[in-house]
Amino acid sequence: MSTRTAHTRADYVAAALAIIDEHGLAGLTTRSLGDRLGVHGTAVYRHFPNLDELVEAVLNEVIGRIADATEPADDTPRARLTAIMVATRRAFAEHPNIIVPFVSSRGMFPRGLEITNRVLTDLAAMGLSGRELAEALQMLESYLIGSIAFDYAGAPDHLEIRRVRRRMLAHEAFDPLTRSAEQIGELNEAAFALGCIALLDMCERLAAS
Amino acid sequence: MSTRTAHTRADYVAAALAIIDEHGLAGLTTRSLGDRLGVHGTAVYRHFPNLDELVEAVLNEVIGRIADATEPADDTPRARLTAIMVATRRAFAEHPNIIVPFVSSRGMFPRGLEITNRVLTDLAAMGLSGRELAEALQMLESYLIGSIAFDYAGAPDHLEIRRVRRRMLAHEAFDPLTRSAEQIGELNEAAFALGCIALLDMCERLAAS
DNA sequence: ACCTGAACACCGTTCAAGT
DNA sequence: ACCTGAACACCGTTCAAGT
Repeated sequence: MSTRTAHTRADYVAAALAIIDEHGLAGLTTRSLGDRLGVHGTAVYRHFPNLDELVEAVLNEVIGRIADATEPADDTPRARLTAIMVATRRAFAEHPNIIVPFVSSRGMFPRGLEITNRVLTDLAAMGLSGRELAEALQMLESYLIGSIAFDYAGAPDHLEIRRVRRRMLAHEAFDPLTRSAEQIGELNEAAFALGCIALLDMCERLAAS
Repeated sequence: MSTRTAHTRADYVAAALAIIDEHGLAGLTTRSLGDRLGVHGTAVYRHFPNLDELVEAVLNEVIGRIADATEPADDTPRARLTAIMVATRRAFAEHPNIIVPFVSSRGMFPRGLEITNRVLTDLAAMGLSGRELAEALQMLESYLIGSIAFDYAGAPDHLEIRRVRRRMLAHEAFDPLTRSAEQIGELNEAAFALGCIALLDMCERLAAS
């Protein structure tokens, strides 16, 4: 009498994320998904209209975790904004294979919009409004997306290192800076922090004017 | 005796770019490419080892045009940097369907490296060196990629407007700002310029320290 | 040197059918 | 309500063969 529980949407999302993490976005197919869940490949269509919507649900899940993890903060708006940006970048460091569809989606799913609204609230608390508020949002979002894409998208670690080095080596100044993966990771981190400071400074300048 | 000239690599690149512009990246297949050139679908393999390399050649071509168009400048390093960033962003506005593979490639092709090296030269002329030079490059590149992706990637115009509006409407401040496509385009442009100023200011600060 | 034609192993998706 | 099985039109790529 043990009722074999049927799969839920959440099961498919979890399986899809695992496959994408392990084998890349191209590794996610209806058949690979079915295999992992012990189910026929076409069973996904009982839960999602197509694979693209599954991927969007995966994005929503990953971004949702950021939203939950950075919830409350008795801090300045600027500190909260920095925390959200750092947390988002970190989340994609763990799931680099999902960055390409994320860039295409531009955060247009429920939990993404939730974070966008939180950023807007913080920017408003910094004294921005109207057109300047919109411009500030755009600046921060562009930089965040670009940093994520630049730092993690498109390649497994060792490949990335090789590629980054190839580029760096073209200019003498880089050779001593990029000898190891750690150095590259550190440099990426520092550059990201610097950009956040520069852009948030600009936000404050806009608020003051 | 009219010798029918065979196709060259450049022919395939031009055809591929036209198809991508008209029908999106997914519209580019070996068969659609063959049809456009009046040739069998498998003929591409005489010129490129696979489709990914064709797409990389397309990226190289598009970026190469930017490199050629922004060549000389009797200007300050900062003005040259701004010009390169604006020109790159504009080039992708004309070829939005190519942004996703560009993000994955991270500029790792000949003409992309050429531009990267030019940026490095200008940053060095601003007084940056060593680790700060590397960080400055990373900041600018991330912001540029992100702005391009945020402003143009993933959707034809009318779709983009609908999506952007849907998001904007979630916050009261945006409704009056984003009534038309022109307003959105203007806002994107202004936000991009602002971010460039913020990041280049930071570069100067780094150079001065 | 460039292209054709047939073939291969794969895709996403549909739909009738099962429980 | 969820899943199976067969089928469809479509992929990228290989390879022997043509000129």
